[in-house]
Amino acid sequence: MGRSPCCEKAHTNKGAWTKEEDDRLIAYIRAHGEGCWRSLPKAAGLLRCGKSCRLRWINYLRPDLKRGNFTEEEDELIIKLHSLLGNKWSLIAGRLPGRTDNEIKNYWNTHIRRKLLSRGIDPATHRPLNEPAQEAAAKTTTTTISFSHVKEEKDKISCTTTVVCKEGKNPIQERCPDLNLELKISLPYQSQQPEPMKTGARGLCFACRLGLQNSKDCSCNLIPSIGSSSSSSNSGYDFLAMKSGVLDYRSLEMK
DNA sequence: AACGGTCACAACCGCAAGGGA
DNA sequence: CTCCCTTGCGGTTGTGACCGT
Repeated sequence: MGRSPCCEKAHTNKGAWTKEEDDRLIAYIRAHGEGCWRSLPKAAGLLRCGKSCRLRWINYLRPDLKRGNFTEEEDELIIKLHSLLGNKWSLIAGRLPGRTDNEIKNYWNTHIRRKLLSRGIDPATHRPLNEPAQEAAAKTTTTTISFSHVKEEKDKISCTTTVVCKEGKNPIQERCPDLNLELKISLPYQSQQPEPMKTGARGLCFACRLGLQNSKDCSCNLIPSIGSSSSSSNSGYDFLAMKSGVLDYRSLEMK
C-alpha cells in the first residue's frame, strides 16, 4: 500500500521555528482550535508540514505547558512510572500535568538515566547494575499488566495482573484494585489547575493522585497541613513500595 | 581568544494504530 | 474487507550553549 509523504517537502521550511511562525500558529489555533493538522499549515499561512506544526504546538507553544526544571518529586514519579510502563512516554506524560512526552523523554535520557546509573540501578530494567542477568532472569516472575475497559465506567480502565512464576506452571491472574493508573479520556489540561505534584495541593496525597486511594501508601490523613513539607517530598514517594523492593514489575505489556 | 568535547533540548523521521470511505 | 489518510508515538538527529583546556 505505499505511504504518501506527510507533506510536500519541496516547499516546506525545516529546522528551528521563527517567532513569526510561532505567532501564526498560535493565532490560528486560538481562532480555530487544534486538529486537522494536515490542512492547518496552508490555512495558517505556514510553510511547514502538519506534523511539524503539531509537534511545535504540543511540545512548545501550548499555553498549559509548565516550563522549567523538574522537581525532585517529578523525578521520582517519572522513575516509578517508567519502571511500570517502560518507554511509554505519552502515558508517563499523562501523569505529569504540563509536561510533554518529548520533554520527559529528553529529561530521562539526559538526567534520570545518569541519576539511576549513579545509584547503581540499570535504567532499562530498574534492577541493580551488579546483578547478573542470568541470576535476575532465574528469579524473575513476569508480571503482565493488561488494561481492559470496565463496562459500567467506560472512561476507566481496569487492571489485571498475571504473575508467571518460573517454577510454577500456571499463571496466577488477579485483579489489583490498588493499581489504578486512572488512564482516562478527559478534556485538555486546564492551566488554572493548582501547582501539581505538591502533596495536598488538591487535598490529595501523592498516592491518591496516582490512583492509589485507600492504599497503605495513602497519606492524606497524615498530612498536617497544606503547604508544610510533606512526607512525600524531596526524598521521593515510595510508590507501591517499589523503593523498598516489595513489588517489582519486570515486564509490562499494554494490551 | 580559539578550539574541542559534552550537554540539553528542539525538531525530524519512520512506523503503527485507528478510522472513514 | 481493503485501502488510504490522519494522527500520535518513540527513537534519533541536529544544533546551540556551555565548559575546560
